[in-house]
Amino acid sequence: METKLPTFNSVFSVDCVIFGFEAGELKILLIERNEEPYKDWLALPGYIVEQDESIDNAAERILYELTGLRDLHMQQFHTFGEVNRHPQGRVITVAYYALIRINGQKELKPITQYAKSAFWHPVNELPKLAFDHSEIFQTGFNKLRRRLNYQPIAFELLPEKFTLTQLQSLYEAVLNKKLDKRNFRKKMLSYGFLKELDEKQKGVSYRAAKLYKFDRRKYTKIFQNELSVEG
Amino acid sequence: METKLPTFNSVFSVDCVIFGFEAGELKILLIERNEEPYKDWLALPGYIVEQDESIDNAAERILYELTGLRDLHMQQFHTFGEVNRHPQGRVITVAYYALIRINGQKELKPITQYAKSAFWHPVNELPKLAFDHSEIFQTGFNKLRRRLNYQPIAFELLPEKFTLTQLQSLYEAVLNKKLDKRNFRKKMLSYGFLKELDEKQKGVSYRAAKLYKFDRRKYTKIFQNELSVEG
DNA sequence: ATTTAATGGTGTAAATCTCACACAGTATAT
DNA sequence: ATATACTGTGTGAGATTTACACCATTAAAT
Repeated sequence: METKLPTFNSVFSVDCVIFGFEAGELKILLIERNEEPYKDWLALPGYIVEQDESIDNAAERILYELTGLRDLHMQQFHTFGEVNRHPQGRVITVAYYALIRINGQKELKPITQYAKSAFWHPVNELPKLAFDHSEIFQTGFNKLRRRLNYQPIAFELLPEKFTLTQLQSLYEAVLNKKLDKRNFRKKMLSYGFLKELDEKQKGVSYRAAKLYKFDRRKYTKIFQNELSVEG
Repeated sequence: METKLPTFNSVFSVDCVIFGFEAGELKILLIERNEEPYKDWLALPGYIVEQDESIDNAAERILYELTGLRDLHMQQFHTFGEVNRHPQGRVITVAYYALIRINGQKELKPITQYAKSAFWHPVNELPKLAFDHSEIFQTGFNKLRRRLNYQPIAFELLPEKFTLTQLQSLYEAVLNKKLDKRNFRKKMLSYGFLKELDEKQKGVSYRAAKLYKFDRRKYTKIFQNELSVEG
């Protein structure tokens, strides 16, 4: 007894809010659109989901095609479904976010023609974005901020080896407030998932700081209980 | 330069995970389906979003049509987008949840023919549900549990006037563990958003407990900072 | 060689929060 | 009156959070 689903002129898309951290500043990944509507506008990397791919897979594919980045662990955070959010018809969009280290080596380079370019932009002083992308970004940023309070997601944004001061300024950038140096260090070190290295910072004209690494194995061991409730 | 969106045979739906609390048990709202596929199965109240309504509105409408309940504050919590989650085609579904008091007066009564009946079912010992609804339920339940730790959402589930013991057993049901009575009371009262009433419980064959009310005004005042970060 | 500029790195005390734990009081039913 | 069943209350130990200031180290400038 196979009935038919209704056919609407409706599509799903995904949009990606990708955070990076560079030169003491929190940034997100934007593209310059090369397609109507909103041609030449800045936008979050996003596109339409194919009929035969899951939205999770679509998110990975689309990010790759528009920016050249792949293999990030993106997570869905909200779905935007207002009727008129897209001028050409009914499009609901599932928004994903991820945090990555900005790696000067990896070039940002759109694979498709839909984007003219992809680049990092500081989260402060964002220009107006295409569609409702400003709202999507803001929702994602709030999510990130709240999440930082119970998960050490900051490590995804830093280079493999980092100083405690870098870690702290990342926290300060995300939370948008000053933290106390001594308390911050004490707390971070007390978690036990930071590995102190025998190396020091290079190329600074002041006392060089010790470098640390994030020890994912220890982290997982410590937090597996809390994470098992993850939905 | 109006290009056209692609037309897929794809639709969006919403599914609702509605929690209630009754007789010391946490329950969710289920329907008995009256339509293929999964005719006669139990399922979460859910249906297809119309082309000219936002998903938030769709959630309210659909819940009403399938169960007779309206005016709850539902919140989206996850979107499920696997390719084969629906046997008749590509359907992605946005899952919503809400907490309400089960009110014996309000009858559960489907308005449409799509549901044979709607009823409350304890969250423990849930039968297998239609589609991927068991997974959707589980994700929603995890969300509820985590949320309870930082927001007093429990009050939505209780009658207007309640005893501290009722409040505690609700927490215990959601978190699935015993709590200490003295610590629980101390903590709840310390928040300052419980209003002690001059009334007592009636109709019990033991010492009657004091009744309390949740004071939403005070709550909002106390927590406005934290909530303003809400995404 | 000395100074300057910039950041690195460290401890302590008070206040608050968390957690474990047990028993007398009171309303009702018989 | 007495049995039953739940209400309502306090304390101390330990852990966590917060506020707070100065000397150490390095490279560059003089």
